[in-house]
Amino acid sequence: MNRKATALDVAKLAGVSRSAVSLVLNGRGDGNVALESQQRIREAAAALNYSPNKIALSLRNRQSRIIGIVSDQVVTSPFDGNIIAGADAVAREHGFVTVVMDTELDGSRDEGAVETLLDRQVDGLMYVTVGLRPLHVPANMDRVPAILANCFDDRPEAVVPAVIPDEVRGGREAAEHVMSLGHRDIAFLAGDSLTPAAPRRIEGYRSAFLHAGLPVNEARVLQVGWDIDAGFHGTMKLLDGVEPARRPTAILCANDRLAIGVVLACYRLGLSVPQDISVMGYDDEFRIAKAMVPALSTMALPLREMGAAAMTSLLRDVDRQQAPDDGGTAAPGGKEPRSGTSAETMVPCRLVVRDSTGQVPAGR
Amino acid sequence: MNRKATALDVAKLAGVSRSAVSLVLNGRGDGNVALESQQRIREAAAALNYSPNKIALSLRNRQSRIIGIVSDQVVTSPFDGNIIAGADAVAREHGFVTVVMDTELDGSRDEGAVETLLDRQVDGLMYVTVGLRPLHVPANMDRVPAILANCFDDRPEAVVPAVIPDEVRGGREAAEHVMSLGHRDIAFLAGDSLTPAAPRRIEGYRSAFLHAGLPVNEARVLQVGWDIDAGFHGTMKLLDGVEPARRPTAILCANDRLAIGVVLACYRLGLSVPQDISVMGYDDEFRIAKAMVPALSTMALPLREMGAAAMTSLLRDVDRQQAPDDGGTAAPGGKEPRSGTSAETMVPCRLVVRDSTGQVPAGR
DNA sequence: TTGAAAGCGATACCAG
DNA sequence: CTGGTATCGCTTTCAA
Repeated sequence: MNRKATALDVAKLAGVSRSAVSLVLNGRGDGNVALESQQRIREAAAALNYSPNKIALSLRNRQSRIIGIVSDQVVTSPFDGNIIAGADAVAREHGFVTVVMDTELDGSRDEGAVETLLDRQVDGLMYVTVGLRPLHVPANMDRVPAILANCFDDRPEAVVPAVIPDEVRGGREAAEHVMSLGHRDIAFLAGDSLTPAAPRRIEGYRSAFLHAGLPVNEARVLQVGWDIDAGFHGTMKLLDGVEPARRPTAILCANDRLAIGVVLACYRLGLSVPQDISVMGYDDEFRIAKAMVPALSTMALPLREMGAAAMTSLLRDVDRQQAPDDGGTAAPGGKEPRSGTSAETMVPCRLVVRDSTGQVPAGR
Repeated sequence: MNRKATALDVAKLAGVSRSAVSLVLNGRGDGNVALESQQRIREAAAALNYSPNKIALSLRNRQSRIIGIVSDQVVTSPFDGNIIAGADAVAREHGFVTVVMDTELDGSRDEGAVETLLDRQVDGLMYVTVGLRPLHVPANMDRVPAILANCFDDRPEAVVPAVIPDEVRGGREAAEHVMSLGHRDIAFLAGDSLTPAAPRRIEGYRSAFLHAGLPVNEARVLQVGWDIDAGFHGTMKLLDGVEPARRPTAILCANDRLAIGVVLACYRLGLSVPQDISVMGYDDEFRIAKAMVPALSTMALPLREMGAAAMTSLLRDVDRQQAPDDGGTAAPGGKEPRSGTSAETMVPCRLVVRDSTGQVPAGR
């Protein structure tokens, strides 16, 4: 429990000066410090279990190698934690550490979180949300390099770059998957329109019909909510007391929990999945989609990839800002702050086919 | 994007020395600095939007006001995030910030995480796990005040204190709940014995029978796993093709996902919940238990409370260590390092009654 | 009442 | 090749 060894301790033990210690331990010893001294220094460092005090380093280098992450409720809720995991993995690879502040959906805490993080001299800032949504970027967030993950700058000029999933394409590919199994009467249970995720997935669903030259039956799109019970009751509305020939043959859901409700309702009505009706989830929620009975076909959100992509891009900006301008600055065209990259990076979702989708029943 | 203002900037603007700024801004101005100067200093600070550089503070005070949290997979998985949320809330109240490192279940990364955190000069360390389990405490973790949440020191001497849920009592109260509804033939679907959570819950289940003066039917305890499909197949084994009078009337599950599987199986068999059979979950998983059809009766894990309790205790130790010994040290009895507290703090679970449990069917 | 100076731990420059 | 010294931003003595 005794205090850690400092460079001075090492120097004393090795009988040299602090500077020598610094040089040797940073690989700049050769040609500067006598080999014999180097040896002694290394031994002393090992003996004392020396490692430099990162706080002192931060002060001196004016960079903390800390990335601040503000989350709206990623920590508290069971969702989207993999965005942070992906981001953190990349940060760690680069010798950065992340500190996460969760506002638990209290928007008034945004600025405070950013302020706290800035006081801690973070080198960069990331904002992560549960579910795709527009973000009112907190003040001062742009004082250091910043990026958004799973949300996007709500200002028309979109100052802060963002990494988001390609929900439109996800919705479309989900629909195309069941179409490829022969389904034509396909319902969509779709969360709500409070966040852009559901509307975008619906847009993809519509575009699948358009591309297939099929009409879209708007009555098949139900914005019911996001939870199990919503899926259950939505399905009851779609199927209960409806003659078989007029039932949809497939139900697409805006997330996996809705799909649980759908299957629950099907079983209650004595229907089999996927023999009588095909069901698809969305998200590929850990320990849910794969473990369902039947295992859910779903559209996996690329959470880890999003986090990793966001952090990669952020660290590039951090480097760029800290390195004094070199080389290419004389390029014609001038100032471009973000080197021509679009402000929004789209990451594709991934179709996962399991057991809840099957061929359309004969005669439909 | 320009660098933040320093105390020197404030001093210059106010026409005083750095020391005066420091004094005033830390409330020690009265009696040391002229009121007029104080006013000017405060104005200057506000004008420059000054706030002290925490890194410099940390270096000077030899304390970072950072608590390091090592998690085995709390960040990555959808579970138990509320432990961290609870811990973080308490930390924030006390002006601390937490930095979380997730090892993603790779035990070999434990020591590295602790090392990294220690290099960052954290004032304290917490280890958080998904699901109760014994922990092989990483080396060096005891170089600063430390605590475990949802896990416990696997060494017989139990050096590091821990905060864990009272699983035995939880299991017992779950069983007592359905007993109070008249059930006597109660099955338990129980995860596995790889972690102590399921065995302890089973132990509670048994003790409920003992206290009620009823025999325990060991054939009713099935260690099937933790996921939806395990619940489904376990239930099938219990109910499918079994004559009604020989079926259990209630099924207790070691978590809420198992309960989903149970209900799924019941529906498939044409059984109603809770009319034909009562089902109970465990955990009160967010967006699952409450949203199920029917809404699940369950035993809520006190995650937030555990995190908060662990952090409260940890910060007390941090304070104690940093404050030089004052007053009471002369108390008789001497050294006691942990002021007599037991190393393991148990937090009770909370019974949540919803719609999946009901009176035992007539005649059973 | 105020300002000057010392140190927290590490690095990098620059004389020696 | 080496060791002294300034610096990062802040607090806290200590003299004036």
